[in-house]
Amino acid sequence: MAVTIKDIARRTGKSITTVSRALADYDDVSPATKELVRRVADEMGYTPNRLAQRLQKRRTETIGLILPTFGPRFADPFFSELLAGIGNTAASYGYDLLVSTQAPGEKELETYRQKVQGGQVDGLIVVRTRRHDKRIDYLRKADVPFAVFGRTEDALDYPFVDEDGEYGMQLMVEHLVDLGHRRIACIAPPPHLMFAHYRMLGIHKAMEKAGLALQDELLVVGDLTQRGGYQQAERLLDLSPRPSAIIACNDLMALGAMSAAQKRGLVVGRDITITGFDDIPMAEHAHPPLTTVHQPIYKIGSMVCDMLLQILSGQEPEERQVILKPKLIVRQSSGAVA
Amino acid sequence: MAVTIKDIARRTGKSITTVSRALADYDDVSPATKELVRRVADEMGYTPNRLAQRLQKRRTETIGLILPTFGPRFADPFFSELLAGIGNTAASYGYDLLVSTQAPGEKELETYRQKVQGGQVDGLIVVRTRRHDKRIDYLRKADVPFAVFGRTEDALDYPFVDEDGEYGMQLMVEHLVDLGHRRIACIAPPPHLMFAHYRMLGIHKAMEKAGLALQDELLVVGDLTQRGGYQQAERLLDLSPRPSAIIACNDLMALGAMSAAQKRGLVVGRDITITGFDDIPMAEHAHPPLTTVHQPIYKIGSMVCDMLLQILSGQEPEERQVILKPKLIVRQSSGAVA
DNA sequence: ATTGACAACCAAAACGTTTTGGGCTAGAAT
DNA sequence: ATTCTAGCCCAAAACGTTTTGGTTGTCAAT
Repeated sequence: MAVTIKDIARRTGKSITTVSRALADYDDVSPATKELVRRVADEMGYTPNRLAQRLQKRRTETIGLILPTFGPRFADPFFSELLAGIGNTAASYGYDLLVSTQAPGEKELETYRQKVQGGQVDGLIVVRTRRHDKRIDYLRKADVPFAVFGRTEDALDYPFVDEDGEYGMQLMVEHLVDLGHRRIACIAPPPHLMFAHYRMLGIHKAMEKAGLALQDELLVVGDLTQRGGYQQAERLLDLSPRPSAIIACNDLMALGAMSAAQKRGLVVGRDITITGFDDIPMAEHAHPPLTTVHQPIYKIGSMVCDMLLQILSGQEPEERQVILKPKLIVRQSSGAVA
Repeated sequence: MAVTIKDIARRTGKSITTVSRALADYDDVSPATKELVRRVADEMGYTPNRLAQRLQKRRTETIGLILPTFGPRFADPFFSELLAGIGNTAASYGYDLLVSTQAPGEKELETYRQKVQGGQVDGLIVVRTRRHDKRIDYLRKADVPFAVFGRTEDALDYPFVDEDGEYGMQLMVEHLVDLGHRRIACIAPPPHLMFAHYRMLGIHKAMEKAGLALQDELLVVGDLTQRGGYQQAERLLDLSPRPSAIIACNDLMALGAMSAAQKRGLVVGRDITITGFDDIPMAEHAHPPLTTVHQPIYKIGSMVCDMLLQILSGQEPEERQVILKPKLIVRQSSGAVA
């Protein structure tokens, strides 16, 4: 059995109270006693039982993160980097990170409820928002501290970090138009996702501004994976005339699209332009390197975690709602029209 | 404040004991009472406080996973898929997953100690083993349940799942030799990692069997990232005569190496052969698609989690030590010598 | 009438901590 | 001689559960 505070009390001849207070460095314990208690605790290899501490303190010092996994092939570099950002920040404040995997759907809210009401977490981080997000409705109603990566279409009265996808896509379209592209296609994300909305909005607006329109046949929806990008790109490449540029709404789909184009013998960046969004590490090392919009994923994870921790500590966060301005990263996958 | 069992007791006029036992479906509670208690619990929106349950039961129903993150750019598709495998399996048994991020080094063992002795987890999963792994030494000594992805050079008396990297690399070398390659280079993983050892062993053995030797100048060490693969490949490509094939010891480095080769105008699969290991989803969609060794990452996560859960439930796992036979996946990044 | 068996219930202890609300002693101030 | 203060200490309650070891009442068998 693990050594408890009681064991230390017995061994030092002090009371449980005194031991507890000595370890917590209260000043109604004499220096000598503190010294003694600490030495004995060390000798006996004492580690506080966090469960008991938490039960008593009514705070868990744990934040929850529920990852929207989709089936077995969930190799999204995006999430591992986000996780690193959140995890490292949480750890630096002594907080634990409870990660659940749960596909979006029926049981999802139940998972949130359980973590919250079961007192397993002090707060939650919500990622990949939907346009109308029941998770946020629930958390708001239940008065649970939370912070969000992304926005929703409903009242934005909660703390969030998001990147300005609309602006990012405007930059991208302007870039393509400057290169002479007119017949521009798009592989969109599933439309219920909020970031899909903003990115598409940016595309539509910028196209319109350039006197263009996104034609129906040039708009397809992909599932955000590389395979999905590949499949949807094939459909676009079958059209004639072929689009001269394909805007994929995330890097993974862009890489898939590049692969589809190259399979047909097209040289990406010359015969066809393909662009992404996110700037995952792979984008830089793709062949050709991918033109994309940068999103500081690690930093976003870190920021959103910081926000939540500030709320949990009772402060109002310095910045409650952050929208980051993205940067366009021009590489070789985009080129002038032939 | 959340609804507790006490509130239900008051409301139903029963004792705390009876309520607890009714909810747990003990048979010394009358059906009528059970019905009543359950109804009231439901009405009041009761969720058991897991902390209290755990403290009392002395099991946390939580397993720990400590991810070896290396700095901010941690976009490893490998780990997100492993995480999904572990997470989904844990969830299907009602277990929680406590994830910590902790770079290897000084503080690492302390993190393990804390989770274990603080009673935060019932068991741990160890990933990315080192040849001599202090984490395993510690867990073994501390008599903590754990399961491992990977092996070590020390006594293998613990439960693990691993892929036979030696065999996998033998398949790969044979494939290359069959294609006529003689001047074969290698981008090795950091040598303290156990999987590096096995993969390199496979390469050395198979080369020797083919009457070849891995020359010193053709052996470089990369950091497992795409950037690392790129940098090390540049060194190899500067040599003259150039190697006709480069075996990268993981897919990420292989992708980086491809990128380096392509930058020099080489056609991968014709002018130079480049291969990987892992078969991450991206490998299939690389251009050209990457010849690699398949590793069922999700399944491995799931298996190692299963093992741990079986141990925690007191059973001896059906298979305590599993070594999976890998399959060679030949795609277009490997070709016959020009 | 007593005994035994059974169904239904419950008080109290326990898990390991922190917090509350004190107590005791020695010395200083009145 | 009393009162006050400061310094150190501690018993007990509390957090929300589960488990232990009962008790009570009813009915059937003796």
